[in-house]
Amino acid sequence: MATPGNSRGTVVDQADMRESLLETAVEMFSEKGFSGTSIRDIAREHGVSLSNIYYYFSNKEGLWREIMNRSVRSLPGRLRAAIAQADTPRAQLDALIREHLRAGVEHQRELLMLLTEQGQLGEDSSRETLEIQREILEIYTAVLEALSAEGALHEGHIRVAVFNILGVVNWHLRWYRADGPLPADTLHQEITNFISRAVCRD
Amino acid sequence: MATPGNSRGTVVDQADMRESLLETAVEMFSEKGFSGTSIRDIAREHGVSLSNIYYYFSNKEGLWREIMNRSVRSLPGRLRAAIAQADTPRAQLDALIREHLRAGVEHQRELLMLLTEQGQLGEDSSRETLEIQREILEIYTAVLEALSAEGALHEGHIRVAVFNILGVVNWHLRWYRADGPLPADTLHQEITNFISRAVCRD
DNA sequence: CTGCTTATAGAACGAACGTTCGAACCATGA
DNA sequence: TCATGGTTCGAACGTTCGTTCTATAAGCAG
Repeated sequence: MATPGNSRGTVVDQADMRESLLETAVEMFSEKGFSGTSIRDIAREHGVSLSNIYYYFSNKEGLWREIMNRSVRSLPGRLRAAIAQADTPRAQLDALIREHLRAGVEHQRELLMLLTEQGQLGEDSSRETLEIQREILEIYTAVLEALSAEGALHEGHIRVAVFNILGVVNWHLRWYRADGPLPADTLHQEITNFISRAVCRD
Repeated sequence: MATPGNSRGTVVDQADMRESLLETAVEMFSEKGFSGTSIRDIAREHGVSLSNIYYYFSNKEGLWREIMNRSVRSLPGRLRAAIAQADTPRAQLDALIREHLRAGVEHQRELLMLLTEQGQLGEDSSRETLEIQREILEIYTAVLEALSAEGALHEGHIRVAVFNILGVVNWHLRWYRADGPLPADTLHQEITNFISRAVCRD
């Protein structure tokens, strides 16, 4: 039996190929959507044969799910961890938004995919992405309820405020260009200020 | 030569068929996207034959464009008209947002289609929808610049504020259900308040 | 060199796609 | 009554889709 694991060159190459294929797939999925991107498109863009993609991934939906699992799946946990570091509800909201924005810097296209998906996937994958979005919604709701409990919120439905915040945060994934003139730190500060003024009394 | 125009029944039926086909198409396009919706899907959902759709519309993209042309195309004009009715920049922003939200009540799914489209259409249609979004962006920018000129704005880039506002307004198209428990008027008031607090000094 | 495993490519499959065509229906006017 | 023309449908076209199969090149073990 051959020992492919010992031959480092092969293993690294395989991992690199997987990684770069995922990168190309993310780019195209986030721009054209799931059903707007064909596996042939990804193969052509990556300069590799169509069938070669099936050597690395089970199928088209498996490719999508792998992207989701390695960068979006962990988002709710990241957000909860960020909240846990803060003590006051006011600081929690700030930490929550900042962590969400930071995640957008690392995985802008992947988070866009999460929002792009509109019932184009199979039932399992669709349920999974909806579950993640629901988790995020609950995280924001909990923080805003804590703020509301100490009277720090403006009047109105918490649910509406949560969706408005998510609108601002998610929308920036669509228009912000990391290679543009606006530094991410500046943008994050302005978005945080925008949301704070909108929801918090002071 | 038959005079189909005189026989009112036929004409009304034809118009009705067109209308109801457009309705079905809007519903499916806005939920599954352009390439995620097949003409066969629309035909099946509407209980009509596939080829019959081609009797009323030139092709799939023509169907999409007709929907855009009859309800989204006029949006920039609507927004400009609403602004023209107000005299102060502060009142203009209020009128602008309210008109935008009102348009969302009438054409929620159609406006969603405008945001859903991601390079899945042909070049002409794609350029058209981008042009509409650019117009809307400019309208908001002009109003915010007027506000900024009289020092009524919080510090920060106007461009960022515009995108944040559009994020809130556009996002509500995705989550709001007109048949839910939250009245549209209440929602509109809360969204308007949210944005006002976020951008306006007072 | 000879086998064996891994990685890649090309050909092909059945299904679904957008689109077209021709025949059939059906209401109307003469 | 019959002919006419608007409306509908089923069948079929060629293309593209996701996926599978088979063959081949390359690297290592004996």
